[in-house]
Amino acid sequence: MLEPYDPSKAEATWQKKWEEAGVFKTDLQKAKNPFYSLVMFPYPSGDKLHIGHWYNYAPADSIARFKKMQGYDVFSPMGFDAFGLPAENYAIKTGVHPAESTKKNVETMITQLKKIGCMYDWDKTVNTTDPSYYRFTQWLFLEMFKHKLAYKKKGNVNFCPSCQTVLANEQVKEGRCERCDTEVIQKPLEQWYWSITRYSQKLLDGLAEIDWPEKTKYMQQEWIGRSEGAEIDFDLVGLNEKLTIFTTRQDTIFGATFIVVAPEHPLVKKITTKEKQKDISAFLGRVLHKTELQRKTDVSFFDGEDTGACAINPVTGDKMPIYVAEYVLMSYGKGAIMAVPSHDERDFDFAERREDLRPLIKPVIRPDKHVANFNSYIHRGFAVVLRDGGDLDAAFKRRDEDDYQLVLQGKKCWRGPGQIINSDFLNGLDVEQAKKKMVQWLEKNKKGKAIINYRLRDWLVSRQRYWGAPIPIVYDPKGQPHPVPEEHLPWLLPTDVEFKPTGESPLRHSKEFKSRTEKIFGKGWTPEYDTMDTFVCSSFYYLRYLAEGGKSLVDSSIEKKWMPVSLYIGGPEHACMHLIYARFVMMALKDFGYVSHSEPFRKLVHQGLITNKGAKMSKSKGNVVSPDAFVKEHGSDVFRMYLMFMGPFEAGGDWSDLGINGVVRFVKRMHRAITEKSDKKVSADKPAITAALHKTIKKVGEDIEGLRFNTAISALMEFLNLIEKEEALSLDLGKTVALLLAPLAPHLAEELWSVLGGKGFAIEQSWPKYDPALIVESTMTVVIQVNGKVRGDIVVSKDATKDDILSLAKANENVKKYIEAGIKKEIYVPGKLVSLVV
RNA sequence: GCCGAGGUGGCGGAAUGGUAGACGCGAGGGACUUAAAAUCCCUUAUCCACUAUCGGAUGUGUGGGUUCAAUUCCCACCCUCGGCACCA
Repeated sequence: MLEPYDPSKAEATWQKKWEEAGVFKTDLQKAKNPFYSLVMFPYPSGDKLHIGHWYNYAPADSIARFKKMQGYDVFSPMGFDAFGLPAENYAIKTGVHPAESTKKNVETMITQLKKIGCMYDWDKTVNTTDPSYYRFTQWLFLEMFKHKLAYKKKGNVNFCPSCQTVLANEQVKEGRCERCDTEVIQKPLEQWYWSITRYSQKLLDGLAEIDWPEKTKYMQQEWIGRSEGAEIDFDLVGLNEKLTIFTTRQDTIFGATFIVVAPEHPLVKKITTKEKQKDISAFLGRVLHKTELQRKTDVSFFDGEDTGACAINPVTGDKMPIYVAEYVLMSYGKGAIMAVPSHDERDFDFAERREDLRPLIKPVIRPDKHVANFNSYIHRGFAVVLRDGGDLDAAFKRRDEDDYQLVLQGKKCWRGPGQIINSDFLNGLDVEQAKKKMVQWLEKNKKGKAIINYRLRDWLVSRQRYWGAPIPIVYDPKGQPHPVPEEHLPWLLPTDVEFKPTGESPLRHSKEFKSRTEKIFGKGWTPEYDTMDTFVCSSFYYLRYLAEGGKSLVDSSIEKKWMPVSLYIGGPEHACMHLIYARFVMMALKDFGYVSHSEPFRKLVHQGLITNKGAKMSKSKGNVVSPDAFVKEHGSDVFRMYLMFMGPFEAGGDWSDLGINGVVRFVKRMHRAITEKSDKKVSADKPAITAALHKTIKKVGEDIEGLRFNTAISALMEFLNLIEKEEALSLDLGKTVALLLAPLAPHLAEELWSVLGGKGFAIEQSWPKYDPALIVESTMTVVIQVNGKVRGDIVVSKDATKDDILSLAKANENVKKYIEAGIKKEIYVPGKLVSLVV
C-alpha cells in the first residue's frame, strides 16, 4: 500500500519545479497563438488575500491552464493596484509610511499568491506605486492635456468629509462615498477633469462589439444615458434674454404651460421680479445647502417658488410663468424644462400641489381607477392617446386594451396607434413623426434644434490625498498651468510630508516638492499639489503588463498581437467605474496613435460575491475569512476545487466550510484509485469504462470552456465512483485522467502524471481528445410513459427499430395494467422515451 | 417606483420541453478496530403500501394556461437578492 497523498508536500515540490523550469513564462514576441488571461489586480491591503480573491483567481487560472493545454500561448500576469487610501489612513494612525506598509503587504500577498499555484508570469508583474509605473500614469495625464482632454474647472464637486477629498461621479453611490459610506457634500472647488463625455457615443457604440454580461453593458448604457431630444429657446417677457430648455418630448410643446428651472440656474437672480425676491431667496436658502443625498431622498413637490418672470411659448404665443423647483436638476440637460402638466407625472405633481398652477391643468376626464391620477386630467394641449382624434372618453376606455402602451426610449408612454391632437400643425401625426416635425419647425424658426443629451459627466481625476501619483503640472508665478516636460518624469512623489487629512493636499507641506519645482522651472513656480484618482492607475495596467517594464507605454507590435484581453475576470462592482474608465482610456490612446484597438477587454466575466452569514466580508465588520488555514491543512488543489464546486461561478454564495471534506476525499480517493489501479500490464479497459472516459473528457472540456466548474468537477467525481469499482485500469486511462485534472487540481495532476511515468509536465501536454464513436453505448434505456406518467423502462439495443421498441413497451408487465383501455396515441422520442395515451 | 436575476430535499446545488433531486455535504444503519479517527458498504424528497428492494400518490414560491409530456414555455400574483432612481 502506498502512502496516502500529502498535498502540502507535493504542492510545494511542484510549485518549485514549475518555477525552475519556467513553464509559465510567456515569450510575448514569439507567441503565435495568444490568449491573454487577466484578473482584476488586487489592492495590497493589510487584510492580505481573502477568500474572495481565491474565488476569482483560482477559476481564472483553471481557464488559463485549460487554454494552455489547448495549444494557446497563454499570458497570465499579476500585479498590484497599490496607491490608495487604506495605506494612507494606516499611516495617519500609526506613522508608518505608506511606501513601507505597501511594500510589506505586497510581499505577503506574493507569498500567498504563489501558494495558489497559479500560472502567473512573475517577470512581468506591475506595481502602480513604482516610479517606473506611475511615470506612465503621469505620461497619460500629459497626453490627455496635450490633446485637450484634461482641463481644470471650478464648480460644485462631490466631497467626502471623511476621506477629505473630492470624488468622481462614479464614486458616489446613493449620495454616499463609495469607499467609506460617508454622506457626500457639495463644495465649489477648482479641479482637474478628463473629458470622458467626448467619448459618450463611442463608449455606447463599442458595447455592441464586446462579449460582456448583458447586465454590465446595460448598466454602462444607463450610466452614459443617451437621450435624443431638442433644445428650445423661450423668449422672456420684458427682458432681452432667452431661456433654453432641454426636452425629449418636443411634440408635447402645445401642452407646455409653465417653465421650471433648477435652483442653481444662473438666470434665477436676474429674472426674479422685485416682489418675488424675498420668497425666492427664502426658497434658495432652504434648498441650496442640501447635500446630494438629501436632494435625492426628500424631494418635495410642494417646494418651489414663482420668480414672477414669464416666458413665451414659441408655438402658441402664450405667457408661461417661470418657477424654481428642486425637482429640476442643474446637472442634467439645460437645468430648465418646459412643464407639460397634463402629460408628465412630475410636472403634474408639482402643478397639482400649488394653488397658483392648478388653473393650468384642466380636469376633463372622469376619474378611472385603472388610470394614473395625472392622466385623468387634460389640458388643451394634451398631445397623445387618441385613436380617432375625437372621443376622449373612448380613448381612455381603450386603456384596458393592449394597444395603448408603447415603449419609447425605454419609457412607457401613453400613445394610441392614433394621433397628436389639439396641437395645430402636429395634429394627426404619431409621436415620432411629431417629434421630427417639431424639430424642423424649431430649426426653421430659429427657436431651437435637435440635440442628443448624455447623462455621463466628465471624470474628476484630482484628489487631495498623499498616496497617489502626483499630477504632472506646475504653475507659473501668474498661476497659469504648464505640463511637466516628459524628461522630468517620473515626477516623483515627495517623501517629506505629514499625513494629516485637512482637505488640503498633503503635498502642500513638502519643502522638497516646492524647491524641486523652483529649481527646475524658476522662482515663484509652484507644483500642482493634488494627486490622481487611483482609477487612473488602473485604467491602463493591462498594457503595462505587456510592456515588461519598457521605456514606452507598450510596444506596438505586441499590443497589436495581444490586445484586447481574451478573458477578463473581476467583480461586477466596477461596472461603472474601472470598466468605463479603462474603455475611455483605451479609446483615447487609440486616437493618440499609441494602440491599435479601441476596446481593452474582448470578453468579460464577473465572479459572484462570497458573503459570510449573508453579509459582505469587510475588515470593518470583522468577518473576513482567510484562506490560509484551509490551504495549510488541505492544500491549494482542495481549496480551489471546493470554491469552484460550491456552485455556479457567477453566482457566488454564502461561505461555509462544511462541505470541504467532500473535496478532500475526492483528491485522496482519486490519487489512490489511479496510483493503485492504473497499470501498464492492462492493455485495454472494458468498453463501458472507455465510453465513460470519453464522455467525461467531453463533459469536463465543455464545462471548463463554459466556466461551469462545479459540474466539471462533479463529472470527474462520477467517473471516479465508476473506476473505483474496477480491479485494474490501463496506464493510458490513468494518464488521461491526470490531464483532465490538470486545469482544476494542477498539483495532483502533476503528481499522477509523474507517478505514471509521463514525460515533462502534465500542464505542457495537449488536452485529451474524445472519440465521438466511443461515447455511443451499445444499449439505451427507453422510458415508458402512460398518460404522461412514468410506468416503466426498457433496455434495448442501440439499433432497435421504432416498432420493436413500441411492442416491447406495450409488453412491459407494469405498463400492461394501464393500457387495457386501449391506446389512442403513441409518441416515440428516439433513444429517450415512449409516451402512450389511453 | 423602474429595470434585471432568482425561488428545487435538512444544506450547497444538478437537470432549459422527455425518468426532478446528478455530484457533494450532513444524517441514520452496518463492516473494520480493545476504542476512536480514518476508510469501506447500505439507506436517505414526503406520504401510503410492503408476504424480498415489485408498487402507488404527492412534489421544483402561489394560482391559472399551453402540451401526450412543464423546474423548463405563456399569463397573473407573492417573496428574495442586485442595479438605477426626480435624467425632463
